[in-house]
Amino acid sequence: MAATIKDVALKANVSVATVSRVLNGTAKVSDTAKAAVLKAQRELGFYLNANARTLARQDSQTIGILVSDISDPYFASMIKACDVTANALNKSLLITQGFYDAKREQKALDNLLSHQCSGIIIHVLGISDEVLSDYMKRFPYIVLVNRLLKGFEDRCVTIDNEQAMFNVVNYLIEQGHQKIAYVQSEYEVADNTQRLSGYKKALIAHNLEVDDSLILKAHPSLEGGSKVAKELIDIGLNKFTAVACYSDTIAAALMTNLINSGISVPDNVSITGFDNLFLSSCMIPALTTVINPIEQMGKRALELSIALKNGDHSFKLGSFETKLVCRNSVKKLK
Amino acid sequence: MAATIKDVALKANVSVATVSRVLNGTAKVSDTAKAAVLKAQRELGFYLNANARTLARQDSQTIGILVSDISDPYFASMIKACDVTANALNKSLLITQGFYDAKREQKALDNLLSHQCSGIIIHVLGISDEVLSDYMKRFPYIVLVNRLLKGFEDRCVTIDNEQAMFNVVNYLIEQGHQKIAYVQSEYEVADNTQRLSGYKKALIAHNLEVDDSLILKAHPSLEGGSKVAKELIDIGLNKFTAVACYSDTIAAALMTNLINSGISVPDNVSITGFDNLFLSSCMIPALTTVINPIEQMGKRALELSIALKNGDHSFKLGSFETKLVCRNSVKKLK
DNA sequence: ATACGTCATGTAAGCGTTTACATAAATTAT
DNA sequence: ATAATTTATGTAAACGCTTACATGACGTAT
Repeated sequence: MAATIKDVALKANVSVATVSRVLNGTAKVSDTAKAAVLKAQRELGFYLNANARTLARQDSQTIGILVSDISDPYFASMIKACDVTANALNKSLLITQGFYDAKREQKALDNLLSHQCSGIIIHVLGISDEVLSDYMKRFPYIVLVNRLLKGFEDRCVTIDNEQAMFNVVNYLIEQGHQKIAYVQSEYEVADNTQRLSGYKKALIAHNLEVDDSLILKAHPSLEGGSKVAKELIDIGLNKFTAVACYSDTIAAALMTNLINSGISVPDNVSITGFDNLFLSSCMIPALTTVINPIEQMGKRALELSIALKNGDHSFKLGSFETKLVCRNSVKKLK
Repeated sequence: MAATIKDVALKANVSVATVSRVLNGTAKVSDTAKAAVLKAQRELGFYLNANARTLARQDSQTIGILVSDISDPYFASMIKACDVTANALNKSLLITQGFYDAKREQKALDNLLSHQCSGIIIHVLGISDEVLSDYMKRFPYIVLVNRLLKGFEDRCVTIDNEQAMFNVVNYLIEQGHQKIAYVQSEYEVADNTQRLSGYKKALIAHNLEVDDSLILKAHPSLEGGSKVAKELIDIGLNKFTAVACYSDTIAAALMTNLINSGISVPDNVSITGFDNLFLSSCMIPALTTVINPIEQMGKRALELSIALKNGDHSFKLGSFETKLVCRNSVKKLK
């Protein structure tokens, strides 16, 4: 249907090799030939077939990305950073979503794998450690984002979730809070577990009791945050003075729901988030949260994956630092 | 490097055709042969090469998408809907970003075009009508989102922007507002122009004067909204009682900045947005805005593009309805 | 027993590129 | 003038798959 390189060659009166050389700039071609080729290309509206090229070159110039949900600003930021980085390397992104479901994640990953990507970056929650380890072993260029998998630490792009949440809760305690609730994500994966652990360690470090009835679960979305607001109200405001949340998304929805129920933030309840999404600075009061260097993580993950795919094992990820941002959603108690 | 279908055939003691048939389920194969193939596949960790398959089948099973910026929730929602729809059709998404820049948009589009996509959906602002028309003509399956291009109306997935904004401003007037400022997007494209026009028409319909000094421009982002907040304060709060905004993103940032400057919303100033992003319902006060059926638009755009690519010209888009959602960011004046 | 259809399987051409190698022309050195 | 080198171009194999067509082994109807 569409024109091929042969059509262009025919029209320009040269061989297909010459056309390829002109269009790729891979070798010197006489000015007359070059002009003829470009003219023919223009007239035919011709584009080199990327699939045929990939087959011949054994290199797709494509980076595969798998995230849970593009519409989550956290992933969107990561993808944006990846795209910018990929673009600079003349590569494009093949993006798929797993929606927190093991089956869909696996299907999406298999799809990516069949595309001969120059790199693959995944964020998966549903797939078990065992299955995931198998993939990581078989495809040594897959890079994992925000999940620490035993045996593959140097292909995991993560932050120190435990320390980050420790800092948050430590800060709350310094502000005079003693009864601090915690809302974790309902997915049982590393970052979630680690943040919870940081929360507990901070309490323990200050000789405060860990009260399991103050530890709740929510889906990491605005809907999840709304639901958990009701649960917290049911628990009773006298049981806690602050709520540390797994994410900004949860925190924002929680805060909105509390305020709309007539509960003042931070006067009645202090709230903290995690990620430093734009959303968090738009809220009133602005959310106290943790800067999560997701753009940088996306960029480095991409670079690492490409290096690994090329057999370069010298590339080191480095570490990614978080930082507590104190804004107005936390009240200092006497 | 990676195993090929030949390796599998060899290992399973069958021909490549049989392997292909088993892996694609395209023809009956004896149980013994099937079992042998699947065993060999597993042992080799084999995936069919998607590029080779595309070349042979002349069908990439891939939908190309070009948006301005993935991290804009508006686009993220659209892409999510596209992914869900594509997934149901066993297709995947090739996503690129144009970042509001004509050059980058064109490069991204050219890239998409070279991938033999089964469909292409684009949202571009930088590319001129002339250049865009040329693309639309040459590739009759490209579908345009949120931009009305003369001569290609039935391949444009849009809403009635003018009417929608008319309704917003009409509502503001009904609530007693007479001096209404407007913040438009800084990009001069159809939806922006149309919304502005709706704003003006609503004023005129009520015999109110259109005051150009109350019409401002902002980048359609949270940063843009923050900037314009300062400009509005400079203009002076006595000059207007309400601000209608091109988008929720702008409106949210504007509202936050005003409130943080000690200006109460809606007591001092009423604000309206557009799109009904999640963000808008998280704000306090919740934003009065317009439901923009972006998910549905993404879905239909994808279906249309695939139909066109298949030469099916009977597919009709239908229309996309907006709806005003009245929340708490608008005050009723006496 | 013969002829016919059915079924599982294999053979090989084709998809649109890239690129190693071959070749012919032009240039330079001797 | 001849040989050696450089340069532009062409030829054809290869990339990994799909699939039309061919083939041979069966089962069934006659």
